[in-house]
Amino acid sequence: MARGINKVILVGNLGRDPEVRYSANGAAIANVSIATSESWKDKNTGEQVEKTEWHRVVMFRRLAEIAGEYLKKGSKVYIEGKLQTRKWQDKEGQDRYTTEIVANEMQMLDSRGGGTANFDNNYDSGQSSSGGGAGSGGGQPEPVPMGDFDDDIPF
Amino acid sequence: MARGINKVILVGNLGRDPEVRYSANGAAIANVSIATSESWKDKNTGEQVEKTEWHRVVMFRRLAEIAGEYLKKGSKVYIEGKLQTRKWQDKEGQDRYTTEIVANEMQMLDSRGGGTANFDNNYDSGQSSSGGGAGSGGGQPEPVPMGDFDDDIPF
Amino acid sequence: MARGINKVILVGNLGRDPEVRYSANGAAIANVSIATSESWKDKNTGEQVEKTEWHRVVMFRRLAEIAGEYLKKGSKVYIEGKLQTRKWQDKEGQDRYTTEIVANEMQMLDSRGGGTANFDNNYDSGQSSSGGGAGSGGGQPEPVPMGDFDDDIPF
Amino acid sequence: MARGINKVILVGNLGRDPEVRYSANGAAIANVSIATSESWKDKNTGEQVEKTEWHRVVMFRRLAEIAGEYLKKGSKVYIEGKLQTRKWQDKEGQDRYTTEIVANEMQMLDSRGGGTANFDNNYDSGQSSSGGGAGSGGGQPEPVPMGDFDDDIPF
DNA sequence: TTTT
DNA sequence: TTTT
Repeated sequence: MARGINKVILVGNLGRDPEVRYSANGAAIANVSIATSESWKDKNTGEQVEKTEWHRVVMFRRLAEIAGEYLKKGSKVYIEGKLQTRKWQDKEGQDRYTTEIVANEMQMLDSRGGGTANFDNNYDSGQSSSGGGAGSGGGQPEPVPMGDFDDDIPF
Repeated sequence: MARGINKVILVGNLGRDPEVRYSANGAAIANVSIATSESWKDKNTGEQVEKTEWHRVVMFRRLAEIAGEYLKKGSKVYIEGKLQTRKWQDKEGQDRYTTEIVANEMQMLDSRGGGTANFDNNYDSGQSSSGGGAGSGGGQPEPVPMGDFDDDIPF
Repeated sequence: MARGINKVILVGNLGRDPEVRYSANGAAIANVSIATSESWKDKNTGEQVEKTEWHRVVMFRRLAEIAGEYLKKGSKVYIEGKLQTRKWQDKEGQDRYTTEIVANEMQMLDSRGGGTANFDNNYDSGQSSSGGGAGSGGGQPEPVPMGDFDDDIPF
Repeated sequence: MARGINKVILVGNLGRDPEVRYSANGAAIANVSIATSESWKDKNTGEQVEKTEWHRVVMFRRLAEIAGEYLKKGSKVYIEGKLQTRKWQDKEGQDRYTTEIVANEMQMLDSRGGGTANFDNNYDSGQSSSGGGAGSGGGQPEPVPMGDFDDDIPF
């Protein structure tokens, strides 16, 4: 159940290779850094300006494994997920907050990448994978050729 | 698995009560008509113009049951789903196409409504749920534990 | 121009009244705190758990004025915007980061609210609007004529 | 102004080259056919099944010109727009309805494509471009290299 | 057929 | 701090 909608959609490129680690129960967790950017001409100087936004994306379980296996620095991806702000303590013991996108869908957009991976990814400290959620099978995101699909366009 | 993203997000009002029927295997199917509208001042006449767009939304299984039970003419809802164009034959035997939004998430936005219903809904003509997809049919929308991250963010 | 997609969609309730202030050039800036929440039954204890996520939303210019005028604590809103992480220094001079949603569309979802406000909102520290982007600041959201397509769709 | 949200997000491939034509007032109109697909293993036969959905996308003005110039059969694109159902008469004089996505944002996702084109696109039968809307600016979507952006990731 |  |  949910009250409210909390949805993020990103299309961007990885700034570095995914970092994959494993939780106590063996579930993969991947951290991915994604860049989106905008550019415009500055009104005063007339110069072209570019601003890059970096997004901290976290994936769990099978989605994290797929990220670790198929994504790398420079990869272009579609990400769908939700915002989550975590509280943590820095070395001085002060409260700090970090906002991340918890991904529940990922799609590789590079030429020969392919396929969507769609799972329920949540912090899941201990009690196994999940249930009613979604998920399924996982499996390789087998690059489906889209070759000559122009045959049966119904319009 | 999916290649590509096919996503629709609607916030609008029901033009009439949902129509719920049942498939051979007992799964509920709801048809819902949702209006979204835009208005603007006509550049020439200076008059305020309004254009309403009607969306044909279809829901399956538990989501359809919830729609049938809680939604009615005038209800405001958030809908997330995918586009699907069905081919059918009219009485003259001619091919016709109808585009619908197959909902996979619905949220009632009226004051005393409440909560999201989130399922996988697919045409499901007999052979039960399907596969590669996600989901699972109906049942309570039991979400997934997310560990103990703090709730109280001070801003 | 943009490379990549950076999009956030929220439906939630304001945790408190909007805070509106004005920049040096007189443009309104509104800060809004929006809650979205999820609840589920804990697998171990069997208890119903709820987790609320708080989103820091910032609006500019006309959109900020509308927020200040029409929104209040408890208001339900639809927000569309983009993620932006700002760097700042705390009193110890340490770098801190805060992630916000910069709204470009807002829609009040309460019974007697109404209508969308749709603008381009960007940090705009002095040198006015910007360029490559779209929009332009404030003013009436005068939409665009769409020809005379029929309104009454019979389904 | 709008009451309601009517939003479509697509990532898919063009099934054929864009078809560009011009309205009486010289504004470009592009029709684009976009495929998204899903595949899953049939529960009964155990075979892998694939279902392709075709989306009829229409673009106007500068966005249409960019589509005509840069997109071709097979191109992968991100599209954002709204649903619109048009009524028309077939040769027998019968009412027919066609649902299209009217794009207001497009982004080429192929390796060396690049950049977003973001405009207001609406049917615009006669009275010229529009106003308060957004966009314009136009200009080439100049492929911005994203080379080695790993330097300044702040996390 | 909704909603403002 | 909201909402159910």
